[in-house]
This record gives sequence, C-alpha cells and structure tokens, in this order.
Amino acid sequence: MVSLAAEGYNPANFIQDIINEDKQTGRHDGRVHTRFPPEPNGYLHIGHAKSICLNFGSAAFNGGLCNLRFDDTNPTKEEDEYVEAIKADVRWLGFDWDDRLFHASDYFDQLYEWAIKLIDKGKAYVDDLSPDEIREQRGTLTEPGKESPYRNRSVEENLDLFRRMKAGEFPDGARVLRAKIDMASGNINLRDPVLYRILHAEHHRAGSKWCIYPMYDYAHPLSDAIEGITHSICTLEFEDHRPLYNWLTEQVEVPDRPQQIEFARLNLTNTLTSKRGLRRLVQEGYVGGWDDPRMPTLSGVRRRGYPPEAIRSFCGEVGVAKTNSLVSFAQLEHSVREFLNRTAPRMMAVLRPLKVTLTNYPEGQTEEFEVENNPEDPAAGTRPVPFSRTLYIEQEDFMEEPPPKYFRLAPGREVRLKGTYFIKCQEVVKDPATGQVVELRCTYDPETRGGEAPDGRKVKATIHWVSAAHAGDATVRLYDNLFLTENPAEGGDFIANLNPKSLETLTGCKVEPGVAGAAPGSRYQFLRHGYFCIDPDSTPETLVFNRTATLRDTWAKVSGK
RNA sequence: UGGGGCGUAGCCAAGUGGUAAGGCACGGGACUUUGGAUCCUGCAUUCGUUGGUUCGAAUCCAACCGCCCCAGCCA
Repeated sequence: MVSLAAEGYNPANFIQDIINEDKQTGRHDGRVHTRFPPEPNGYLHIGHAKSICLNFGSAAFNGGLCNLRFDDTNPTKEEDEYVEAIKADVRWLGFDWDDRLFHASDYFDQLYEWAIKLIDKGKAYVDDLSPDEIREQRGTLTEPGKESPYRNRSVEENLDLFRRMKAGEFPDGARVLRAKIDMASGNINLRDPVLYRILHAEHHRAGSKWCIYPMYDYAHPLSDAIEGITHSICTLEFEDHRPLYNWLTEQVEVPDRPQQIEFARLNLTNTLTSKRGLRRLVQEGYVGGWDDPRMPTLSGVRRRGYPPEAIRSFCGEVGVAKTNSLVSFAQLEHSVREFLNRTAPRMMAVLRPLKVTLTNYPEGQTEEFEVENNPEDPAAGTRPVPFSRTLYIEQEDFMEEPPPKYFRLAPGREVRLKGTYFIKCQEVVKDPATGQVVELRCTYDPETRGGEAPDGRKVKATIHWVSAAHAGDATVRLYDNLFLTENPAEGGDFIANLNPKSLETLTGCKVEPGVAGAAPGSRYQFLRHGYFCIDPDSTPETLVFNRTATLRDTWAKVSGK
C-alpha cells in the first residue's frame, strides 16, 4: 500500500540507492527519518516542492518519517508570517508532519551546552577579531588563511568569554565563537568557521532570551542529530559543508550520526526560483504579492489553479540527480494538464463575445441540453445548458475570409454548436462606422438536434457558445510567463527580462450559468480554451477566472500564430 | 593557481562490464460533437574528448576539455 505522501515519489534516484544500502547494512538501525528544513524568511516556491516531495516522499516510501523543521537561527530575517504560510503550503501540497513540527530555536539550550563541550575539548574558541579582520585572515581560494591571535586562548578564558557573550556583555559583532579546525584547509568552510555570533535581536519565538545565535553550519547537523534524522537531504551548494557537518556530529559524540546527501535544486525555464529575487518582485511591486498567479511560489501556483497532485507527479517525473539542470516549463504544464484533463469539469465560456442570432429559431423559446461534464470521465455526469435564439460565440471562431484549413464559421459555412445543432452563417452585420463584425445572422437546422445530421452530412468544426440571456458575466485573467528569457537570473538584472505582457485581463466575458456560485479555487476546463480557476477576487456579480494553462492548440501551429 | 561536484537526444533522466529505459518537446498517421483528449508511429550505431584494459566499455583505468559551487558574524 503506497501512502499519499509516497504517491508520485520516483524511487529511481541515487538517494534511494543509498537508503537501500543503509537498510541492508542495518545503518541507523534500518530507520529512515528525513526532514524538510525551511528558513521562515520568505514563501515556498516550486523549487521547494521538489525538496518537500523528496523528503516526505522518500520517508513515506521507506516506511519512515519526515519532520517539518523551521531553521530559525537568524532572528533578523525571520518572521511568523512566513512560518504560517509555509505550514499551509506544505499541507496543501499533501504532506503531513503529524506532531513533528520543530524549530531549530527549540534546541538553543542544547546547542549552547554542546558549544561549551566543544570549548572544553579545546575544539572551539572565542575570537575578538572584527568581521573585516576575520575575512582578511580567511585567505583566498588559493592561499591558506592565517590563524587568529586569539586562537590559543585557554579553555577557562574561552568559557568565561562565551558565557559573557551569552550574558549580553558585548555588542553585536564584538566577538564570535569559532571552531578550531584548520586555517590552511583547501575547503574554506573548515578554516575555523564561525559557530555563534552576537545579535541583540528579538527572536520570533525565543523573544529576548538570547543575544547569541548559532550559525546554520553549527545548528543544522546538531538539530538533525537531536531529531534522530538519518538522511539529511540538501542542495548541491552545501556539498562543501559536509566535512564540517560530519566534524560537528563527531565532536559532540551523538550516538547515531545523520548523513548529509546533496542533490541538484530545481530550475525551471522562464522562472525565477530564488527567495531573494521573488521578495524583490513583491516588494518593488512588479507583481501583486507572493500569491500573484504569475509567481512560482506555491501560494501563487495554487491561486493560478495548479493542483497539488500535478506538482507531485511533476516532481517525480523530473527525477533527482546531481547534475545542474534547467527543466522546461512545458514539463510542468504537461503534469498540470494531465491531471486537469482527467478531473476538471468542462464548461463553455466565451472570452471575446460575438453575437449570433438564429433567425429561424422561435423568439422567446428556450431549450435545455444535457452536456457531458467530462468526456474523460463518464461518472462526472452531465449538466443542463440553456439554449436560445440569441447566443454568443468566440470572435475568433468566425472569419469573413477564411484561410485554407480554417474550419470554423464563415459566410455560408455550417458548423456544429457543441451539444446542440448545426448552424449556418447567412449574413454578416457590421458596424457601418468601423467595419467591425458585430453580429452574425444564422439559421439552425432543427433536424440536427443533438449534433448529428440525419442525412449524414458532416461538419468540420464544433464550436462552443453561450446563451446571451442566460450567461453570467466574468473577468478572465490570461497569464503568460513572467520572464521572457529562459534563465532570468543569468547575467545582469532579472528585472530587465520581465515580460510586459505576462497578464492580460479580459472583461465582459460570458460564461455558462452553471458556474454561478462556485467557490474560489474551483477548477474548470473552458472548452477549447484551457483550464481556469476561480479567483478569490470574484464577486457575486462577476466571477474572476485565472487561466491555469491553455489547451494544446494545433490550429495556432497550423496558422502560424 | 586551492577545495568540492557534474558532463547520456532540444529539455529532464534510467543505466553500476554483455551490446542505450522512460517522460517532455518535436514530426507523421488514425480517431474525434473540444483543431482538446486518446491511439499508433518516428526520433542517440552512441554516452564531453582522446587513449588504454577487456572477447565485450556509457559503465574500469589514464590524460585532457567544458560547466557549476565555495573566500557572510546568510541559509
């Protein structure tokens, strides 16, 4: 039985190979315990989804557990607003941490005790050098660093100074606690890395209890150890930190040392996946907020209408490896369409209305047709759709001078109105001032009721429609890539790569009456258009729809549009 | 010029000495009351390069080339 969390998890990856081997050799007593460790300094994005699916998915797949842990070691950057949003996003994606919600800040006391232990062992020291001096003495990529003059202080003096750091006797930046490892190491992370810094700042959870805070490199491996994590999965840029990770768990002598494993983060074409960059888009007003449907944040794609199931299967499909990669956005859209095609109820919506009068249809008459809700899923049933003399069809479904291979309506041409009758265009009414086509006067063939002609004649197109008197009004937001370039972060300023046409808002759209009253978040397929999702901005009078994704459009290819 | 990684199709990615999975994209055809979906079908004589080992190499060895990451008291 595969749990929901493991659904979509693709075990064909090198991390699963490691887990398999560990289970076989009995490492970690055969346990698998992972964690997803976000810093609450921004909103989760699609890149985090890959990590969430990997951590929760691999744990579930292997009969293990996955914790949610907030890596809140820097009080100057972290806020409660973010922790709540992150929890909501992880839940929405479909994962559950049960009672295993943790914070690195839960461990500050233990972490402090272990720092004392390191000092006692002569493995850590208080350094009085300024940040600039430490940087200067760290050396360069090719030159070794210099040892600090404070490196060989006595254990007693270090203990005293560290306690006084904690007691608040020194200002920010005055001193730090450093690990004593190797200033000549080729790995810069091993050149006596800073373990604790002084920060007189209010912590979102710990309040003002502390004025010294552990660095990520110190807190992370030890938090993993405290939680009994077996496989600590992180991204490639931390590969260089692994020796330090191992050094720390060895020095504090924890019983079952966790192992860090690195994989390549997700990059998507035409999208920005850096918290810093996304924050800038929000703060400088390039988008409407973290949940703007153009944002790759989980809150953004949710509002856009992406189903969590689609994101999970996408994460399984792209796999997990160590190669830096840039996944095509089309791959994500494929997963979204694949899920929505199976599940989204169909609806007819006319985005750019063109009035059609059926001249031979009795005035004042209304018929109801039962139309299938989803041809992919007969169990979805049918819905009644009202039909009358005056209708709207899509402007682009008529051409006065149709090019070859255009099968839709044209003067004298017959097409099928989805689910109802064949209609034939008899007359084109134009605005005398502008020459714009404002109305089509057509006849319908009563013999074709239901959409088939008894005489066997065929029609080359079926178009969607909506009854003018019954239709609801809607605003429709059409979204396109936020960025014009494949890799917006590459080179200079990504702001220059912003797509000025990433949002087009259509008003006066006409939708089937059946959608009235639907809740925000409801997803539909608008026939021949794509998938749409009701936005919370909707009012009782006017629904607002966000386009999730278009349908594949082979006519666009043929016509070269 | 130090350290750590990575190179399999346009994009992802399996493959772990026995003769290149799969998905996306793309092309062709069938079917179609969504120009959707579905269904067939095509798409790497070759795995960064060059040598070597072997009956046999994407897999082992060597050298070279290319790309990514690291010099926060950020994570």
